[in-house]
Amino acid sequence: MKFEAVTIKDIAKALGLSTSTVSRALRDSYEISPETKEKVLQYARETNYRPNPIALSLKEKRSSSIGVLVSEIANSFFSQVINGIESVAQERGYNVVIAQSKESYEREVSALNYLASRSVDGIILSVSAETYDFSAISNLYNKGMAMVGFDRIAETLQMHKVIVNNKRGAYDATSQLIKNGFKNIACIASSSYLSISKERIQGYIDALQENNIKVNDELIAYCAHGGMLYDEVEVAMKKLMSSTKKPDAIIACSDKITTNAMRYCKKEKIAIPEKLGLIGFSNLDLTELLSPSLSVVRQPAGDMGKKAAELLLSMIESKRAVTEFQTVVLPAEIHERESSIK
Amino acid sequence: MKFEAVTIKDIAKALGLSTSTVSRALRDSYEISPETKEKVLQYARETNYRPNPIALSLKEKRSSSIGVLVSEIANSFFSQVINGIESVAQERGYNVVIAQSKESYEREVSALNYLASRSVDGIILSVSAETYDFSAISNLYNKGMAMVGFDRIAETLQMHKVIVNNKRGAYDATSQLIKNGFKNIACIASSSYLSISKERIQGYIDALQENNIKVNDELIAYCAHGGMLYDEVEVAMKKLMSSTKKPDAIIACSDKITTNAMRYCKKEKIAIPEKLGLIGFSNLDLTELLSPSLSVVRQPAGDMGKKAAELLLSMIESKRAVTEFQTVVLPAEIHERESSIK
DNA sequence: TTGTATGCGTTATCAT
DNA sequence: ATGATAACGCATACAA
Repeated sequence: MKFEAVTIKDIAKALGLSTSTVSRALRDSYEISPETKEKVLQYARETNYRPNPIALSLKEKRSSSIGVLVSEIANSFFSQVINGIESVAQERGYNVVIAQSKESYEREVSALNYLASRSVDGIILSVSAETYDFSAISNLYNKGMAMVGFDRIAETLQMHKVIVNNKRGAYDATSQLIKNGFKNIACIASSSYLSISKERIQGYIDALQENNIKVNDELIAYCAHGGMLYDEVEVAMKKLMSSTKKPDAIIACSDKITTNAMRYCKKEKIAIPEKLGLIGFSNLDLTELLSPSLSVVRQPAGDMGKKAAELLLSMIESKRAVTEFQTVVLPAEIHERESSIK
Repeated sequence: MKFEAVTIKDIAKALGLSTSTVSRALRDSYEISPETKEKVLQYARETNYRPNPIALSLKEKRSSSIGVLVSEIANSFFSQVINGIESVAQERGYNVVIAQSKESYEREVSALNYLASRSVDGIILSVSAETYDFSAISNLYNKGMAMVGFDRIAETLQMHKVIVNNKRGAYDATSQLIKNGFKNIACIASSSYLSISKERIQGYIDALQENNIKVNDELIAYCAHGGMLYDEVEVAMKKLMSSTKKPDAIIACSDKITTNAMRYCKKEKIAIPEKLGLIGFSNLDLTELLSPSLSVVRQPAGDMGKKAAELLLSMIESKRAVTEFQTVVLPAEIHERESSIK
């Protein structure tokens, strides 16, 4: 049923040549006579010959494809990263294979193994919110799999990493709230395991301290599933809103936390920013248009993807082991609204 | 540098067996003695043996991977579709390879060829806004490549298709605007080549006629790049707003057109929906929270992806040629805002 | 029950 | 300048 594609063997038979001659002619080898070359090339063109990449892969022990493992494809940040990865990969002749962990450690490990068993030449990954044990990743890495981490990285692992300046982003966001007169600022972060959570909280704390505002642990909440589930964000919001010093503003530390926090405010009819200041990390297309939000911290997702792909491909294509690990830190952009309030 | 993975040959040598015995033992063949099986299985476990999928592919003439070609990954609708595809594919042991056309016909053809040359078993695709010549697609299909179209489909081609009820979605949206008292409703569609544009415009027209409103061609605009570029949407908006009968409401026929139309309104300080009713097709996460919009037409993107993947895998895994082509039409959901205006 | 040989499509290494 | 052969890892038809 499936069309039988033409192979080197077919060409050889049709032209009364050997497969090696045909192979060499196609690769424009100097050992082949111009006439033979011409004959082969023309026949190949006529029959629309295409080399079989799978046979190539088997021979060359490489698949010319890279794996991307993220928690969720249908998330604006990750899809923008994948976009960047794909653009670099396609330019360099690589396929992009995607997998998602859905914020589950178990799925992360199985996806990793799935991608691993020699079907990809390297992996770009962002760990799931559940992950605190990085042994599956490091095992794979130690076996020689080229890997680059981005966004949610495994701090303890030695590998190339691409991140944004999370601390600075959270610092700027918090500072902006302070500048706008908010006094009692809370923070909702992703899973406490994640490095990005720690960094963003640190930026938040730094800004508070610099403005002589006392840090209150009651005003920091975490979302174990990265904010993916509305319910966990609602729990966090309720916890914050019922704390002894009720917050007048909130920093939301991810896309999903931002949108789910907004859903909560809408449900509870809490006017933003009149009743509650809200500023979030978000790469959602429309976010800058949302009247409720004071402003938005954007990650340069496309660039992160491109950079990660470049690092990965350079690892894959260099013969010798990597000895120097790069951690590329890109600046987060604060997308301020034209008119600030108060 | 890259870890040498253990092969059947390695196991055979280590255990003093032949490769065929090992191969059969691993596949739990009835012809192998329990003791040998046990020995092999244990050694395989110890050495963490994983079959080489590439060798398998070469032998079985299938790659266990499917390609997905969309115009843009970083688009909420498409990323939701890919999410659905990935969930089905991963369950059935298939890789998902992604490619994007960026709304360019040229890139679409090259991506198609790229995916084609035996590196995927089938392709799920949504055509680019530029595409009016479907010969590249049909050629590939006629060569035996399993293909399923979704959303933006090639009407004239005989293949499985998964779409939403576009006409109905646009009809409902238009009706809602009429019900809310808008009199002069305009429509911005994607490229006029696309079937989805035609269907959505038809739904718009049907609703107008059913309410005895005269259809005015001046009030229909197209975006050749699917609304991807802000400028083309601005041009469309300007054209509409300066038409002889200035519209009091607009139907935006895609995600990008909706958001870019909103950007335009914001830039021009046109209040929505007080000054201009706006209702759009959108799968963006936050859209339902956007105060300006009356409501939103949502496509069941995840389900479309799942359905497309199921159709594709059934084609791939069935031996004989498909004779009956399905066109699966899923309902669009109208996401009404709680309080309508006027 | 186990082993040998072949082929999937390609290229590299040896011949000729 | 060209051809024969082996190899990549696996599965299977055929032998023993």
